[in-house]
Amino acid sequence: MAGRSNGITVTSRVLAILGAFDAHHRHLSLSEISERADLPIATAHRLLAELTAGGMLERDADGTYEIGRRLWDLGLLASVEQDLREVALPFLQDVHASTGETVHFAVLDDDAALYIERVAGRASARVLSKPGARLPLHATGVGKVLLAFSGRSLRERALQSPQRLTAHTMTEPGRLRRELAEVRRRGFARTSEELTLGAFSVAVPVMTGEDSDLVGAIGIVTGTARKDLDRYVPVLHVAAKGIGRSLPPRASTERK
Amino acid sequence: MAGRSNGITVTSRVLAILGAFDAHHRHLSLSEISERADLPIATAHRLLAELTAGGMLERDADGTYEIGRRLWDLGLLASVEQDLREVALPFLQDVHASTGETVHFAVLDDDAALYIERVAGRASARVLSKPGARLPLHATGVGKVLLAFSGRSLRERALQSPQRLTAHTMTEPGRLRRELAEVRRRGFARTSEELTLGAFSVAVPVMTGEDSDLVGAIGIVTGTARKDLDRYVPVLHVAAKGIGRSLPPRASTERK
DNA sequence: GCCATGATTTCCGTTCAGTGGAAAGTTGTG
DNA sequence: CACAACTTTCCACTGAACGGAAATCATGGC
Repeated sequence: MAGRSNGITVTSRVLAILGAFDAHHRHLSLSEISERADLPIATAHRLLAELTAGGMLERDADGTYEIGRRLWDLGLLASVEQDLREVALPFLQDVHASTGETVHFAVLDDDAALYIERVAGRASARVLSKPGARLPLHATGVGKVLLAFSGRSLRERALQSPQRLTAHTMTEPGRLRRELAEVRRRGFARTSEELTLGAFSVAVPVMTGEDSDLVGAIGIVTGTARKDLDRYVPVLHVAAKGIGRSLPPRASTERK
Repeated sequence: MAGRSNGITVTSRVLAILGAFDAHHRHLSLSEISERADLPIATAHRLLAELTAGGMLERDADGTYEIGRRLWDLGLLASVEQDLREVALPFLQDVHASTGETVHFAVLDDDAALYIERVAGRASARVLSKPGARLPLHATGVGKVLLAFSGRSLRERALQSPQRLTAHTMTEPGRLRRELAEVRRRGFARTSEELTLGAFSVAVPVMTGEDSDLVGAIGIVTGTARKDLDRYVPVLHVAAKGIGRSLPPRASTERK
């Protein structure tokens, strides 16, 4: 915050303004934005006017600003993940149809599991994670899978500071290392209330069809669970294979 | 030179660059962007570097640019529609579960039907419209509903130039006007191959719970159809009611 | 290997768009 | 009606953005 030695480009200011918006701040007033983006009010005001004119932001009835449709359109185009969403969704729905449970699809994003699609349970089901959410790798089913089947360097990094989230979270590096080896061996991961009390999950990796590169992971989360969640593993494996086979030729997950 | 009298702000240039990306141009090289955005190469290059640094764009292995994760995140936050998506999705899934058909949810966007959510059929089902797509109002089920239940001014505007899309598209203003009156009367709309040959649909309006403002429309599209699609209408009505009731207090669709 | 072709990156002097303090306008509250 | 909080407009100064041009990098034809 307070003064980096970075460049003060208009672009960076625009970035700062857009960065003021997040899941908990979707409607912001001029002064809030000016505050959060650390910009003089007059400057923020002008940039906001320009962004609004361009459709990046929209003005609500009460004068607050919100993310505009233009950004939504652009977001839909976003990179690889959009292809994945397209491809994976029907398979996730198949899994949901045959199990009735909430199904998630996540990919690796730096050192978090990025949830890119979800097929939720019935209208009443409580939502644990929604698309776009980033959750820790060591405390989620999909996260453990992503860790287990990706490179050693990431894995070791993630084992450094495993944050405790519930009383059941695995936080000792040794314990986690063994857990991941086990996941690799048996081909799927489990969690029991490691992220949220009352939530259990299983997850399997999604690999490309041809060469077997890790693409992401799909998992089932439920609240009423015990270890017979394992019975879902075959269904998940079928879906994962299906997704892998349907992937465009060489759209592997290239990360710098 | 090339003087428009408009503002040549950095923001507008950024807009131009982002505008160079669309569904058919998701990976662009520097020179393509410079071309499409009508900016000098050096300028485009600098702005691209800034946008990339800010995470708005990402650089692919082959040097081309693509929409970055930052934009995707922002897009997910987008305005009213995001609330609608959240609220509607479970109901759409209920409809899908009980019918097995592809379910769509669309809202009015200027003079097009903007599809904001879809629950597709099985993996093999061919996709007619994906989230973010804009389709004509007069040739889709949801579109007819949106037209029928919204203001006269929009309706008359849409009746001006109804584009012919298939041999079955209704293009005579008089015919359409009668069709819309009929839709209003019976409470749902049908289409038969008016947008795409081999595609049939029914759709119903989604109104807010309290006062009855039009929010959007949900519909079912199928390829193997005849008019017994009507049997789905009750299910759709139930879902529409459910969505209406679940809407946040006063999040009606405010458009300028 | 060597030069032609085309794209990308860097450079840098000029200038004009961006800046932001301050003042004016608006809305709401007691 | 005075006061406070927020938004919008104004405008003189200045340094960031601009873009032509040159350097560098990538291909590929012979």
